Amino acid sequence: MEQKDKSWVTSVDVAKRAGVSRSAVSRTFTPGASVAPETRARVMEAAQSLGYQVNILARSMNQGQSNLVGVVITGFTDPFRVALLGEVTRSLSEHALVPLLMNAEDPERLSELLRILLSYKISGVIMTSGSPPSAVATEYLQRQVPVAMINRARDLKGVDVVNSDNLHGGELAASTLLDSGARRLAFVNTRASSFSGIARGKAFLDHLAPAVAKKRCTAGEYLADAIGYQAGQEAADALLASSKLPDGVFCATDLIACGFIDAARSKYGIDVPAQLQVIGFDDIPMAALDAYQLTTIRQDAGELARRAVKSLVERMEKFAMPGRLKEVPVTLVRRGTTR
Amino acid sequence: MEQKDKSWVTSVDVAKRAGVSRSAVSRTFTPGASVAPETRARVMEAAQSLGYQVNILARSMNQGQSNLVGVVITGFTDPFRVALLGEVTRSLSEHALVPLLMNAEDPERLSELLRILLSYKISGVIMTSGSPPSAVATEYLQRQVPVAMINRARDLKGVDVVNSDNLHGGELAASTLLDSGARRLAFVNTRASSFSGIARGKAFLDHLAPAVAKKRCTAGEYLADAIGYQAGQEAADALLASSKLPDGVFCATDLIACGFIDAARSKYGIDVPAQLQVIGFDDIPMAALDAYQLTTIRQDAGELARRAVKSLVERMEKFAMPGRLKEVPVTLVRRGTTR
DNA sequence: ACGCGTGCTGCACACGTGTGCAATTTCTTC
DNA sequence: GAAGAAATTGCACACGTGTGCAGCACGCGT
Repeated sequence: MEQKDKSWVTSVDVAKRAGVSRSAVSRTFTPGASVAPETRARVMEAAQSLGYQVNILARSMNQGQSNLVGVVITGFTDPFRVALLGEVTRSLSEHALVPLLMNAEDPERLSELLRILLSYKISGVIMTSGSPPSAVATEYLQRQVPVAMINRARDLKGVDVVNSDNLHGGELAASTLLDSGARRLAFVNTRASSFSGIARGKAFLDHLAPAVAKKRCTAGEYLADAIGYQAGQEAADALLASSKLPDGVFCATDLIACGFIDAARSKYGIDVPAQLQVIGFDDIPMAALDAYQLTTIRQDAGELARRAVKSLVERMEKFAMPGRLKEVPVTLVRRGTTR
Repeated sequence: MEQKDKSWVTSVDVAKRAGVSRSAVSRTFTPGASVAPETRARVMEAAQSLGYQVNILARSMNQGQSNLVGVVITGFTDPFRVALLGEVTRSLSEHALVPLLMNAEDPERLSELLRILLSYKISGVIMTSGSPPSAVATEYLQRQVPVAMINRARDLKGVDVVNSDNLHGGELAASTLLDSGARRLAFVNTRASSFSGIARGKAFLDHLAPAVAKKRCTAGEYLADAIGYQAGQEAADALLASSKLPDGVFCATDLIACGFIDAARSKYGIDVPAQLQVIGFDDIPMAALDAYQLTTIRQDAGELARRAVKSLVERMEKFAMPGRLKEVPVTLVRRGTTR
């Protein structure tokens, strides 16, 4: 009964037990390497009985690259981003990649955190909406580390961007409200909005422009100082107190829409959707609750994640490629806040 | 102009540039090592100008341990667990530890994932409420990897457990409802509840027992087949259709409470809190919304995370210690669903 | 029987770092 | 000024793995 003081098993131990060289062990665990079936079987058995696991740190160092992927997220309060994080995690694990989580909430510690990622020789980075300026990604590109971004502006050469089809989303919201009879339309967003929110608003207003020109409707915009739910409430206070209040509102996120609806109903006694129709964006779980039954533009978090990971993996094979942009379709989910 | 084909800088490069040995570089970046101030300065300057970063993979392999910490979570749908994940991430980064995220949602891939963690020579594991059976942790303990658990049963020797004070939480709910006049009390939970939920219910009912014995009130319990919000709705259907409906309900989570309230109001036309008082648990952001204004027992996610990480770090210093249990205080947050 | 190709194996090196040990320098103290 | 103590430095090894290269055995065709 030999008892090592080390608490783990190395390939040397396995080799000894199987009566082969250490190379044979390494090759057994390297897909595509040349090993006799019989040898492989003996190694496998020895590994099994000793509980051997390849030391990924050593392997990674040897090849100068780990199968870690940095995932940068800003805060855990936005439900859609959290859902996205979940999907990204799932997609990564399907490619045998492991997510290193980085919270970029604190802007001053940020660049420090991103450098830490570098020192892990990560094989890629995924940055989600609302993460800090793209500029920080240049350091990765310089080091040949692939970068994929989700729901972000396409302002950097050589990174892949996967976005929801904000253009179509904004148009859907506009036409849906128009078709169901709304005539005084408004877009509501937070002033601190991410790229996506801005794109949605622009698409919404652009699509309304012809109708406005023909005096078929009016279109406005309100940008709140607050964010999320509170932004919706603030917007309601600003828009619903006036005499000519809107009858159709498109909110940049579901959270904003919920805040808007709550304020409209409880503070101003407005009937949604009879007097005022509301459309959100994201389709977070909350939107489906009885309390809201929010009509919304649904983003496909799973597809966003899958495509981002796919892009990343492709770029891991071949780093030098022009940056690509993929748009993921959005769908209208009709519920109770439109007629 | 020397141009390496490697895309990164090693300590050799820095040493060459600073005109010192590689050891000096290593020592400069090793806290507590003996280096002359002047040497250190020269090394630092060289490192700075070359953009050198210690290769953590190599360092980790050398010392047989990385500063990665596995964080095991089940799904990203429960808002409180997500908040907890955020706090854990923050706390870890304050100790210069980096979270490796593992989603344990898929039970069959689980043990595979956990073994993967092992091969990264992680220096610890944090398992949050609702993660899979503790048994899987034994493999870590065997390998001398510290394990800390949050909001879980204390069924394993040698692991540190940090829980919210469920006992006091249950008592608070019971006494609050009693004091504000409720007489037909009930506890609502999902059948698939985690350890914490069960503990809360038991504390609630135990605390009511004397009053029940003195016929001051009645106390019941409903376990739903569904989970989360739907569980609340299911419970409402079961409890509110009967003739002697409850007038005070304690729900194991805020999500359940919200489902319960929505169904009670919209489906059964019950006035909360006039006819029926409700108390939740967690204090998720949703509980504070105008639509609910839910009275709830607040868990301190930040404190839970901090103490779990602290335990983990301590055990990294000294593995052999009896498992400790810490209870984090909870507080009653009075809002609009109690009188 | 001989030559050749094929499939497998082991040796030895590389990856980038931390650190014990001995050598060297600097400081302190009498 | 000298001896001893203390601080600093460089050498060399270790960590665990992947892999190029050469060697070896074996089978096949002529």
